[in-house]
This record gives sequence, structure tokens and C-alpha cells, in this order.
Amino acid sequence: MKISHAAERAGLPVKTVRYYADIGLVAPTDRSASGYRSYNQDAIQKLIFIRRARAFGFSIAKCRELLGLYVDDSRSSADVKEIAKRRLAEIEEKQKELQYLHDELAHLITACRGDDRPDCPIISGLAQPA
Amino acid sequence: MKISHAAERAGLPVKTVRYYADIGLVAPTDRSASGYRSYNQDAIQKLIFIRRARAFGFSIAKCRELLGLYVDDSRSSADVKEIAKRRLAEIEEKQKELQYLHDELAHLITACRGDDRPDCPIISGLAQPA
DNA sequence: ATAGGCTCTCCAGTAACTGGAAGGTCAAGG
DNA sequence: CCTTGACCTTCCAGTTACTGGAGAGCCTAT
Repeated sequence: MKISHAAERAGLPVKTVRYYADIGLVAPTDRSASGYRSYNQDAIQKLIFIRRARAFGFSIAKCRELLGLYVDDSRSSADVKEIAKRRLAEIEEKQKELQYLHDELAHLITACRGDDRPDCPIISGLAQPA
Repeated sequence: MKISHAAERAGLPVKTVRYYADIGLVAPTDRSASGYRSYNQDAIQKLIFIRRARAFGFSIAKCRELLGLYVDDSRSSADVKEIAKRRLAEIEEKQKELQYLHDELAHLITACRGDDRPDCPIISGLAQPA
């Protein structure tokens, strides 16, 4: 299967698939005589795996690690769970941070009349060193 | 005030202050004979403003825009409120997204025994095209 | 005079692609 | 057989917002 077909199957842009090949994340199964990348079902499955892991916010480095575990039938589920739990903790951290931002910004917005007068609590709020 | 002092006052790394000068976001008040950047209170206030806006997740481009409104005494508070509201909407969007990720990942983690056996719902969950 | 702690500029690298240019390949249609 | 158009290739540059480092100049104190 040529790259555009594989990319479509995997739900990724062609450029990205090529990029993943370049960085050695998912190598094409082989190359045609004319140099075209060729992907088999197995490689496409890896691309799908990566797309999903990326959608979960795993970095390329973590994806590489996860892919290693994915192809290793003998790895323990504990290894995977550990990585996933750490990622979950990061997500929760980010959630807290966003919640804080949300509340503070919402507060400023509420305080701002939003009319055509110049005085604005949002601007002055941002100007506070805090 | 030389750059390290100004940076400290503003709560920013020196490198960042220099960077902001390079991209024309906050220019130093002037330069000493030997070429050292010099910042007055006004410039430091702008740096603080930028730091705060950045902490709220405003892009440099938005910061530039906000800074324009900050220094413009005649701008209407509605202009500012509009930008802030859009940012708030982005934050809320991100929150929803994170919540979804969180729940899906938490679900996979719960389903995984995390022992030394190889079968792992996290891995197989990631391998689903979904 | 020299040591240290500043400061300067410029270059490169980060993460994960994305866009574009220049050129090769391949199947179909005329 | 030739051309057209859709593919494919490589390579280079740009994105965001810095950050690190090299090499060199400046300034103050001892």
C-alpha cells in the first residue's frame, strides 16, 4: 500500500506518516523499486496506535515507548499502566491549572462592564504584579 | 535599570526580556553608551502586563494586541472584554477536551489489572481505530 | 592588573509537524 | 508514442516562544 492510502487508513496526513518514517517511529514495510514507501497492515496498525496515543497527549517520545510495549508480547500490563497513570496525573494537573485560569479570567470578565468607556478591570487586573 | 534588574522586577528571565525586545513587544527605554538595555518603571510595568497575560495563555500576538489596548487610554472596555471572552471560550474548549481525555484514559486504566501478565486493555484500547 | 559578574550579539535547538519547491513515476487517454 | 495529471520523492524553511551556549565587550572592586 502506498503512502496516501496508508495515511488515509490510519487517519493521518501523508506528511505526518512520512515524518514518522523519518524519525524512525513507524518505518514503511519496504520501498518500491522507484523508492515509494510501502505499508502493510501491520505498519498501518502501528500508525493508528500512534495517532490514538498522540490524541491522548502522549509525546512522540512516550509514543515510541508505548509502541515498544505494544509490539512486545511479553511486557507486563503494569509497565503500561504506569505510563498511563503518569499521563493521567499530567492531565489532572493541567485541568487544575485551567480551572484556575478559567475562574480568574471569568472573574475579570464579569467585573468588566464592556461598554465604550475606557476603564477596564481586565486590563488593570492584568497589570497587577500578582 | 539594567536588564537583569528589570527582569527580576518583572518576574521574567533575562533571556525572555531580551527576546521581547527583539520581537518588538517591549522595547527597552533606551540604551547606555556601551549598548546596555535600560528599562524604566513604565517598561517594567509592560513586562509585568505581558507576563500576566502570557500566564493566562494569551499568545504573543494577542499580548501585542492587549498591550496596544493597555497603553491606549481611549480604548473601550468592550474591546478588551471581547478578546478576554474569546480566550475564556478557548479555555473552556480545552477543558472539555481534557475532561474527555481524562475520562477515557481513566477508564482504560481502571480496566487494566496492572500485573505482570501481558494482556493490557490500555494497549488494546489505543490500538482501536476509534 | 585582574577577577568576577555583568552585558552584548548571534547561532542553534526545542516539539511536532506543515508548506512548498523541484523533480521522478505511473497509468490512462488521445 | 506522448502527454496529462495524480501521485511520489527529497530537501529546505517556517511555525511558537523561548532557551542554551559561544565568544566577546564592559564595569566595579580588590
